[in-house]
Amino acid sequence: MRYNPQKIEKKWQKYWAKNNWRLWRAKDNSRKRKLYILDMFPYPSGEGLHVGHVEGYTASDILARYYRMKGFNVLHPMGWDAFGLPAENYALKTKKPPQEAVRKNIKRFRKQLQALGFSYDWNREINTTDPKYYKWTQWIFLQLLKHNLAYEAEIPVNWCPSCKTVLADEEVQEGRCERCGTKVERKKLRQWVLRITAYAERLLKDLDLLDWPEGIKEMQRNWIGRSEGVEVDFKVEGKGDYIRVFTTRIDTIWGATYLVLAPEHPLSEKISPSSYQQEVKDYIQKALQKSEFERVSETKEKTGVFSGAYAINPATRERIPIWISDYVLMHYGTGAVMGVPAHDERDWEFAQKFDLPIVEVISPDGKEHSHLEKPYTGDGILINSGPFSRQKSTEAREHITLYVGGRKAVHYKMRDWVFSRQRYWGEPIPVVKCPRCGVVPLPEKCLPLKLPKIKKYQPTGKVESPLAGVPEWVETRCPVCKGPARRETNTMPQWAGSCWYFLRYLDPHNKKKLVDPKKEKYWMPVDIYIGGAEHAVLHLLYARFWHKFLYDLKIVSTPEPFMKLVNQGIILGEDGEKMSKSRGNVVNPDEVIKEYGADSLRMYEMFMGPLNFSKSWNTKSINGVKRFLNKIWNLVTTWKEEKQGKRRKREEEWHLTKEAQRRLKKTKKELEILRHRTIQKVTQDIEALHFNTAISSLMTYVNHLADFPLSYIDKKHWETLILLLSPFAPHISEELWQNYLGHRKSVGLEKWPKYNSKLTERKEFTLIVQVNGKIRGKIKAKVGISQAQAEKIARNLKSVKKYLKKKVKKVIFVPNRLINFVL
RNA sequence: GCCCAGGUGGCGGAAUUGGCAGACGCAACGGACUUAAAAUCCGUUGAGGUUUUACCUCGUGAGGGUUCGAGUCCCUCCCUGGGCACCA
Repeated sequence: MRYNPQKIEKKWQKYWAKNNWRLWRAKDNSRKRKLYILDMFPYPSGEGLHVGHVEGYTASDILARYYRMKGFNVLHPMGWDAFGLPAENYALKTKKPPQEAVRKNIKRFRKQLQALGFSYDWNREINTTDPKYYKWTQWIFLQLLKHNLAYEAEIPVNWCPSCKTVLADEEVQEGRCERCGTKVERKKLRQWVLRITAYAERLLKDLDLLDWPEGIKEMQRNWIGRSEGVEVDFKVEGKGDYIRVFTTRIDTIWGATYLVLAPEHPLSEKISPSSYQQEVKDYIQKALQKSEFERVSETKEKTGVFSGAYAINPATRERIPIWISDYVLMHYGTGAVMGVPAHDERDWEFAQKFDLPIVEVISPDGKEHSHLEKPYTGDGILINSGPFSRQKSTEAREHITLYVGGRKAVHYKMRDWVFSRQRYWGEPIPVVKCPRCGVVPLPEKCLPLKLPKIKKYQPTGKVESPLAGVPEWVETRCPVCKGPARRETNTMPQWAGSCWYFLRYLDPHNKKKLVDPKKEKYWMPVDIYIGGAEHAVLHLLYARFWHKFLYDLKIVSTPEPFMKLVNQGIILGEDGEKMSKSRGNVVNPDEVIKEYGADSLRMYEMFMGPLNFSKSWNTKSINGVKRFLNKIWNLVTTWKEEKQGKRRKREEEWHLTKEAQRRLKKTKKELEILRHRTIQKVTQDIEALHFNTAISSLMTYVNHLADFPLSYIDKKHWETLILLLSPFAPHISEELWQNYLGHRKSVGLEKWPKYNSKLTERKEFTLIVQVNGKIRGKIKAKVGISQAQAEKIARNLKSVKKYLKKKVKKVIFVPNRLINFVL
């Protein structure tokens, strides 16, 4: 029979689905060691599964199957992150409820995942849009509210005019909406905000506990943006006001020749003498209208206005002008900076433009320079700095801080998380606004607060969600005073449900608790988390934040949710470009499965290269792995037929000489050694996530097996091969294991093969003979050969002798590797 | 501009600790089988050279360095991908 992947794959998928995937079920009470292997759950879009999903999900499936065979109790679940704009936009277009699209898409995704033979524990499937699930998302929000980590505030926010909703800072990229690419506008709005900054320090510090790609950790560090410096007050001349500035370079304060306030700074409008007020007012007005991105990019050139007021530099005691400029940001530091043009690029630019004095106070060589070409931003020797002149800038900082009356301070770039969205398809925020009692959280027993079915999904554009147009839902009673009140109509952002979903898998049907503490303690943390790098600062930062909050509430027992993170690389189209519909280079996994089979698709994506590389699709290369599976199929099925006598043994056609027989006996032993080495290599490679080289060594093994007449190959070779192959290509493995090698159990229930390290150890090696570092000969030698012995045989080598006429100055001997004669 | 990752045959990639560069696969070429095609199998395949069963020279983005020996370590530079970007 020929290898027919379509037929056998369907057959075994049915077999695995029997009894609700009992084979893959994770046990909550087990004495076995646990392993939680998690995929980033997909957003079930209308386009269906992408080959990029297949890559990460195959990798985690290989690990899950491998570790089960190794005797671990493996939790490997799957679910759906189904709130979000695409479903809502679909509803807008079709005028059908998003629930319907979501149901349809989930069904398709589930079918596709099952067609790939992924060994998920489907009994634990979750869906973030299920009220039974989002009840707990809302519950966590209430806890955040209770602990003063959620608040409403009138703040400048990013507004996407196309999506008609506000966006978090993390969702804005280069001034554009991450989702639709529209330029983000700046609006001052009353919004729900989560106090993620309260966790800034811990989010930063605990990165050290994690086995994550260094790049991702670095991105989070940069996003949090901790910087240590000094806060110091400048007295406003002639008034009682003080302006507090934040600086990381207090050592440059003698060079501070002016101050700058952000336009939003409370003193900006207050300090000007009347003759300056109109100009200042105009400038502030204009600055406030610009989006943050416009402030930076559209006007490359610095702008600003002199306030007319002066402050006293606490170091020099001189009066310096106070300016107002939008290059100073209100939300960072104190919203005011001291301008040190000689030692800061931005201040330099500003001083050049407005002709402000430039005073050099740090010198790399200790000398004063009459003319500066550009600012010097490094450390050096203080000059023109009163009592601190001649000191090293790095050493004087502490004393200068005391001298000017400043104190140490830490600031972060990260801001609080704008959490409300003006859209329908999200978790309703479970609060009520009562004219008498103010903002009143819903009592927990009223959860879930379900989304009502509505007719109009059209965003109002009035900074309101479409929910505002459903009076029967909005109008309610205040839980406290029972008087008439209105529900909050904003919903939560897409990220809310994914902040904690990995906890719900542990106890998906629990009606009383988010998760049973016993189960939580057993399963957490996630041991391996696989997904794309695009979530480096969004999902992964938000989830860490919520997890730390739940840790403080003692709902979870680990400070961090994901111990090891692995990013799969992007799979590019055949043309080396990002896959996109408009380019027409999208590879559809359904079609690949139809033509090559799921096993070939899985194998190919793993064989393409290291998991974390980005790589281009190549349809021709998938033939290679298909051929490999086909070869295994032919070898095992033919071997079986020969054993059953259905086919004439091929070795009868071989007239073996005595010499050939002897050689065969020797090679049989070598084959056994190869078997053990292959087990060793595949085992080590899977654990290191080097799936491409694991497959290579399987290929090498098969190539060697194929060199012999089948009757000379013991069954154990086929068994080992199939066991090693089964995590990668489970369908063909199951078929060969049960139907051709005669086993009753699923191959997934077998034990992973062991290797004998006595056999994998090398007894012989190739001794490299070098003269002056160049290879001049190779000799087979026994492991452990002494230098004297090695030297003796090496010197006798013909190809070496001719180089050794000159005197040998030195001999370098690396045991079991090489010998090098230096002339 | 700053930070991170990477640069190895025609292509994807492999190479313990600094010790045989190019495993494995794709593509290509030659051959077997076949009426033919597909499938399968065998062989060749980094570049150049010589006195061609063999040997020599060059070769891991560029240049320099350390070393008996460098794809691997150090310095300078170039290129590609990703992230951040007036954060004081």
